[in-house]
Amino acid sequence: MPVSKKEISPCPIDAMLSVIDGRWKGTILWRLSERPLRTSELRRSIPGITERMLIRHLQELVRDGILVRHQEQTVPPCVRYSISKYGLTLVPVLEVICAWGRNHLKRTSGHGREWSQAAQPHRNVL
Amino acid sequence: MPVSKKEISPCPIDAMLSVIDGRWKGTILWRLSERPLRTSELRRSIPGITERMLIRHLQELVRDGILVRHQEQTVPPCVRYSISKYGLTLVPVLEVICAWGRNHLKRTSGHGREWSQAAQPHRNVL
DNA sequence: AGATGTACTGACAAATTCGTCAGTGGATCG
DNA sequence: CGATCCACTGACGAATTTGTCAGTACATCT
Repeated sequence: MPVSKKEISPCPIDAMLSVIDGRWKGTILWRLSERPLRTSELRRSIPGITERMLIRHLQELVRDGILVRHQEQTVPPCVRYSISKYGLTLVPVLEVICAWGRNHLKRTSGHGREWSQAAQPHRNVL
Repeated sequence: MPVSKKEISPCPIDAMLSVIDGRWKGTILWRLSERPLRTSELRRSIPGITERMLIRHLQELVRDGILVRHQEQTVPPCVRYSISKYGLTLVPVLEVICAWGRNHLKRTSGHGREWSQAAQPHRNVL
């Protein structure tokens, strides 16, 4: 009886969620689905994320085969991340999730609207 | 900069994930997508879940409008949960997630196969 | 009479994730 | 020379989620 989603589980849903699950992973994938970015570019493009979390998530996504890490051996180092071929198969799934989520947000607002209008900080449009 | 996915976020992906996110929510929805079940039936059908977690997740799913709680006023009490009309819109999303996850599991196995064959404990086929 | 089942709550501990802080080594900028 | 940027690591505490344990009220089963 696993405690964490991170443990291997035979359940496909858990398997999928364990890949995107992480406070900033969705946002990271969103950013990279537009174009490859350097670590620091990513960090600056995601308000609120810390370098620590960014790197931890990047490493997990690389480990899972979703991202590819290109490193040019220079000084200072220049590392660029991009979505792998395999990672691309994830994009349509994210779109479905996003579509449902957008609808859910509409449904939920009406009460508790704190941000509904204020331009969304990140990962806003599909 | 929220720490939890549970906080309201303007991001549709986060919004969606906050609904399914929870150690056992996927499994619960899977079970209920077949037919309505009583609390205790659910518990018995999900090996490893504790009553506490089951009830916590059920309450969240009801709060989010995904499940409906039918109570027959008898002694002992008989409570039945079913997927709401709104919750049904979630099913196709779960199917997409599940399809990707199943493929991901295949891709990942070959190494670390502890369970690959052993009939999956829950939420096995779609 | 005692055990068991039902649906649930509350308090609390364990596990896991997330965030903060400091530090690396070399180059470039002022 | 000191500051800054780069990509990244390690240690550690805080927040969040999950699990454990006990207890409720009534009824049926043994």
